[in-house]
Amino acid sequence: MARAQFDRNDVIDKSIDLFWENGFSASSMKEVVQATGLKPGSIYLAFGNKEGLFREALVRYAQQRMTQMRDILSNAKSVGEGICTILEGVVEESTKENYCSCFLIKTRLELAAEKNELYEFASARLGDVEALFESYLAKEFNEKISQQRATSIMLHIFGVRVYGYQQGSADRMREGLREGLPWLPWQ
Amino acid sequence: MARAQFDRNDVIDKSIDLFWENGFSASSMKEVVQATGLKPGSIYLAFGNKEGLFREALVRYAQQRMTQMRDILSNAKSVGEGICTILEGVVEESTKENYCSCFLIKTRLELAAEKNELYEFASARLGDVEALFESYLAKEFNEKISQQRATSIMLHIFGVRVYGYQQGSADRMREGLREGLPWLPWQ
DNA sequence: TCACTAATTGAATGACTATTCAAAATAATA
DNA sequence: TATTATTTTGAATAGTCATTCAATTAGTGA
Repeated sequence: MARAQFDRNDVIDKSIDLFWENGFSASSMKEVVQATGLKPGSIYLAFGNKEGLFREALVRYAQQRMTQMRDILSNAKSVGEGICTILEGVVEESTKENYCSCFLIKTRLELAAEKNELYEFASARLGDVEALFESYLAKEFNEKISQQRATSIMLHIFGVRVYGYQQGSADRMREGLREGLPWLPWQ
Repeated sequence: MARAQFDRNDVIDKSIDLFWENGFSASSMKEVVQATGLKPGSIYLAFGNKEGLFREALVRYAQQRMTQMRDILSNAKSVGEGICTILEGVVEESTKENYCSCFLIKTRLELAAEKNELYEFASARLGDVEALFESYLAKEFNEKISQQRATSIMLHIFGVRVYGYQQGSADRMREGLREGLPWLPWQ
């Protein structure tokens, strides 16, 4: 019996790039074929349909981001410093050439009208991020404060993900973050 | 010479609803025909093409929102109270049944990859909102503080526009806003 | 080497897309 | 009322969409 000729994760990574940049509706299967090098039949055998491939792209993106944030928080000298590192990373990302905000946020906004599985998944993973912050903050603050500050961080991250499209806004955002999150150990 | 049989603003309002909810790509001209009651030929004569109609929808949405915010700020007892009213309005909106975030933000995120005229327009109008806050804050604070706080407000508004999809999150967001914008005269 | 199973191929499918246009209808002007 | 300019109509257009599938190729186990 023959085995798949392609590297599944490699195909998903290329799909992440395409879907993240253009969204679900504006990405055509023809573009997926071009981006991955696979023929339509192979894609459909491996992933079912466009939604199936998009789902796997979302899953992988979320896993990678979550792992990255967990690593930063667990290796940081303090909870506050870990959060600062993450926030600076989000600002830093926005300065890159082909800045695309966050794949989960874009999916939430694009597919909210359908309220389909993809929207629900993206929303759930964004909820996981807030829960991660809250659990780390709970090491230093009481439950009420931890919850409030986790929400405040999420508002700021979402804010930066939208604000960041503005060119040359990185320093402005850094100041905005210091203004809104003064309890963090900045630099 | 015959005059247009339809109310242009009425058609644009119905187009706002459709485009705001589903975005540019996921809204078909067939849906526009159904939503407005116009025949394809009439739409194309009046607006040129899909992009032309979308542009007019964006323009009208931005005008309405800008007027609303200007009114609130000019009628408020203080700058801070005006800003609080606006922020509470944004939170309140997110509790509505068919919550759709903000048409300008959704357009910025959906069309950033193309960097076309629609994206540029939406981004410029979001910039206008920040400038409006900054000009009002300048009545009470120095230039530096006014700029920082205007940016901080924008980060929070963008945050709420994304966070608000989460059901039952209004009170959580209100607390997050008080946490991140403690210098405002909350209620 | 052979038989079996799974993966690849890529043209074909039918549905949907934005847009057009000649003909008909309409309303303002002369 | 007749003329003229404008708008409406809706079927038609050409292109793109996601998806399928019979034929071909290729890897695996006996």
